[in-house]
Amino acid sequence: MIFSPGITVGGLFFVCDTISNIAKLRSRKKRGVLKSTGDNRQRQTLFEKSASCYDAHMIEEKLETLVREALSVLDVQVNTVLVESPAEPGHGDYATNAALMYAKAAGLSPRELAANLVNEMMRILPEEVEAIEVAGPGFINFRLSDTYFSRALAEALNQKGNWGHNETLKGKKVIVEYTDPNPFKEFHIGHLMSNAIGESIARIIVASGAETKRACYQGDVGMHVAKAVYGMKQLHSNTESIQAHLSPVFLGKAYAIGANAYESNETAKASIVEINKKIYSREDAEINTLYDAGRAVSLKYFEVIYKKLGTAFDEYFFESKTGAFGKQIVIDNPQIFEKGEGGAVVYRGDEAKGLHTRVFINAEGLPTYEAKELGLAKIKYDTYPYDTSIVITANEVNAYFKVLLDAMSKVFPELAAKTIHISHGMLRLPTGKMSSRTGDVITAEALIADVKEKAFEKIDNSAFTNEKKNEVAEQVAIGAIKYSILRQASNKDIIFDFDQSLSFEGDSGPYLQYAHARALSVLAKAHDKKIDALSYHHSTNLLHKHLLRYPSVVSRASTEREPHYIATYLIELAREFNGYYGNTIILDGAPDEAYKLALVKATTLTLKNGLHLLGIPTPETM
RNA sequence: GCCCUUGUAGUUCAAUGGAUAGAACUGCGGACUUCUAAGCCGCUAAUGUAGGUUCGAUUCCUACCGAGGGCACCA
Repeated sequence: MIFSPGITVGGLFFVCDTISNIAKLRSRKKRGVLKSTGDNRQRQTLFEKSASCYDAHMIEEKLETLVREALSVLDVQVNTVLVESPAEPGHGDYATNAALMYAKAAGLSPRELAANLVNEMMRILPEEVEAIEVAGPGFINFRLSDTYFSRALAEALNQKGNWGHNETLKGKKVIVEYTDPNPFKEFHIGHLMSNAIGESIARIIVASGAETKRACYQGDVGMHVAKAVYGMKQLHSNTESIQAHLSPVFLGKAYAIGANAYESNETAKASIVEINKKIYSREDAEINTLYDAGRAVSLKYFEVIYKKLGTAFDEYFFESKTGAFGKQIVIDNPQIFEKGEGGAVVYRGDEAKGLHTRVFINAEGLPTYEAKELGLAKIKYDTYPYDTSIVITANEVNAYFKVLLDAMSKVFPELAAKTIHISHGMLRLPTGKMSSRTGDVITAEALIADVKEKAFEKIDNSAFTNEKKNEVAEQVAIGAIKYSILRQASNKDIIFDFDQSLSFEGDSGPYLQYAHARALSVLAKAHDKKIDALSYHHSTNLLHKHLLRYPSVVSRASTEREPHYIATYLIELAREFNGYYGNTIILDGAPDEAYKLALVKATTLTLKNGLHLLGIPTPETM
């Protein structure tokens, strides 16, 4: 059954008049029916934002309030009311399952309750709603008016670079730590995963209005460094010779030698442990020289990669600093940390809570990962007094991080409460886990170069100079790699297969970049033709409707800190656009031309903004 | 052994407790003298097993089976 509210939707677009509707409702509402404390707040929000009814968040809230009020008039006690965009466009623009949820409480069948709710809602229907219908087992579907869609599209174009942003984190200070490569070791594709996810989350948080700092934590001390320094000395006998050969590749080899020796040779192991101590104490001039030179080479090399990836860190933290600091914190809190076997200092995690006992200071008197992290939390806060500190790591450290947070909740309860650990899956090769020790690693640099070469060959644009081709090939390569990481939920492992993961077709980064470039080329061909979202109505245009969902997708990605929602949305949008493009002649001089151009323009804007949130570059031509 | 994560087309991934489980790759077949063919249109194919909760379960719970990770001085 379809109910038509019979409201006129002329050229005028009225500012929300929900206020008066609510006033009417209040007078009708029976005292005490509305138990939910959220309602007053919600109405308050409605008032504040009433200037922009054609905003997606706004209309959702408005419909939710409408359903809630209708339920209360019918004496149904409500907790939550869900209004959502149905996956199937044929089911309307928004839908609610309220009748299904509350049928039992109301003592009616779902369809009966739905019919009653619709009757109630008809009396106070906002003008954005064109029709309401009961469907299926008792869903209530809302259809919005053409005017709403036109206005919303115009507003999107108006917002330009801010289109899709929200203010849910306005005024908050957030620090996001990610990538975290270790000097002296390779920057491999696992770091690429951390970087892609971290950079995207940072950008999504910025888009939610927070003041955001990007942080990188680099392990410039520890056993891995000692192993590398040991290996350096094995490769060349004197310091001068080592310095002459110093490069990231050389360091990678040195690490592999050290790591293997550590496992297979007791003398070497003892010597590595000794080097490790000296790195901390800086008592040995030769080791200091090797260490300083190796560290500098690594850090310089990392900067080149960060730049390629589009990351600019605001803060760098080093284990050489956090270690000493963290160790002191552990020593200062003997009531929390206790002596373990062999002189180590440990934190006894509560087994009932699934926590391990972890070593914070080892038998050599050196701080471990856990103590360093503890120091890091405090140093970060002293550097930048955050409201939230997000740490992004691979999920192999999950168990340690839990222990760490438990210990931190005793030492720095206020910091522990502000810390959020986000872990992602592992990037693994079809042959299994990567290992720097066996040299079975794919470095980020090698991967980017390979993909770039493939992209370079594919470019078939006679207008491009070689330099331009090179630039675009790199953008495409970064897009392909990042998309392959961000397309799926981040807690899952990625089985990294070069051909499978790095497609340029279909569900891929380049597909998105191509759709964007193609849409731009239409606009370029349009010259100074009029672009006007208000000039025409196509209420059934799926591209139009899809475009308007963008802000709620960003919002969800922000709340759940999951970039893949944006990736999935963009691929659907690009597909929708390509289909539209393939079946519609846009520049035909017809009466709806200005409207079609508005759709194209909104597509470029949404793809550009969305790809930015994924950290994927958008070449203008390709 | 214990703990965490995870099982969806042949393959790689989606799916807010909802309505007909959605794409891509692969294969086959189409369209186009027009705006970028990295494109468009069409065809086949899937929820590990067994219970439970619910009006409704890919989604929540339990057990089993498979995969990955972790379980004291690496990070």
